[in-house]
Amino acid sequence: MPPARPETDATPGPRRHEGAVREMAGYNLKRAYIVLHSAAQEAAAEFDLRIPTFSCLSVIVRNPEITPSKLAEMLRIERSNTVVIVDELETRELVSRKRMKTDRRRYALSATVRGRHLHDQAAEAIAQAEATCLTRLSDDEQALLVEMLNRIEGSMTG
Amino acid sequence: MPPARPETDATPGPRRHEGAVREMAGYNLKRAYIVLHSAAQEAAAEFDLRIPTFSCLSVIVRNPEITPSKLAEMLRIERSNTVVIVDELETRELVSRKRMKTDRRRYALSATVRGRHLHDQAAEAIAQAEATCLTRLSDDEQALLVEMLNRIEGSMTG
DNA sequence: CGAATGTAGTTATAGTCAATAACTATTATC
DNA sequence: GATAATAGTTATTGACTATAACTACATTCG
Repeated sequence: MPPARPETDATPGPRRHEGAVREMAGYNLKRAYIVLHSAAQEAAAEFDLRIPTFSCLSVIVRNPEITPSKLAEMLRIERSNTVVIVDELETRELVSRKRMKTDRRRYALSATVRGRHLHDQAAEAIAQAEATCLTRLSDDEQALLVEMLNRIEGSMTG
Repeated sequence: MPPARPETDATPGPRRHEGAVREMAGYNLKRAYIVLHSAAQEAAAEFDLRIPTFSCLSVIVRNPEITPSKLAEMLRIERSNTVVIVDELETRELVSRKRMKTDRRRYALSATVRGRHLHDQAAEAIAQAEATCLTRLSDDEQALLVEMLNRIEGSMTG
């Protein structure tokens, strides 16, 4: 990378240039992420869900009897952070905690009927909110984007 | 979106499926972002910089005499949050704060020679760290990715 | 068996980042 | 000249993540 100098071209007025960050993939990723996240957050809020809460519910719906440890591993969050979220989901009767008989250290998490209904409604709303952010991308481009993002994610973890 | 049901296919063993989140663009964006951000963070840490601090420095280097308000606007952060960052940059003598004579409410922020040097070194290191995360994407793909991310960002703000 | 080790869940705590409101000083408006 | 607007600051809050230490239970192995 060549040294960054104040750009001394004779453009009149205070034309501003973002720094080296603007060319960095991570920075662009973050800004796009904020747009999508805000939209999703707003949609989820109508169901009194925050994004991490919805994500946990979503994984539990598709994986009945999942343990908190496995849930944490799949969402790449710390086990300790699942506790508060599952607490809330249980209090709202969206998810049930059941001691496992084979290993009494573990809990089996399953979504209740109410949990599944709320999940499906929220998932629909969030998907629509995201679609609004992606109107400038064709279907093919959206698919390619997700595929490339997964390649980036996979580049580190395997 | 069709209702999410526990997938009852007869696959043996505890094969797990992530929930609806896995198909959501925002979720994939986040996971890829975390990979890139972690790598960048690690690289920046060698220069005692955190990412927001580096970003501010980067913008100031390219925009001598920029005001904190303009800096906040460009990075889409709150003005109040620039204060602590600029404080640190000033203490480390990477950036100077100068009262403007035309408007004594404003400060003009400029990078010092030391600030520019540190910036260039850090930018180089961060770019290399990012490159490691992007090895699975061709140059064309990387360019396309950034371009698509900018289209997403632009879909809301203009 | 039973002591040592490991694992699952939990609790408490701290750090990072973003956002808000309220304040001071200065400038612009009418 | 009074009022409103702007720039920077301060203090505080909240969301999310990460770490360490704790308990209860299970496994390993002498």
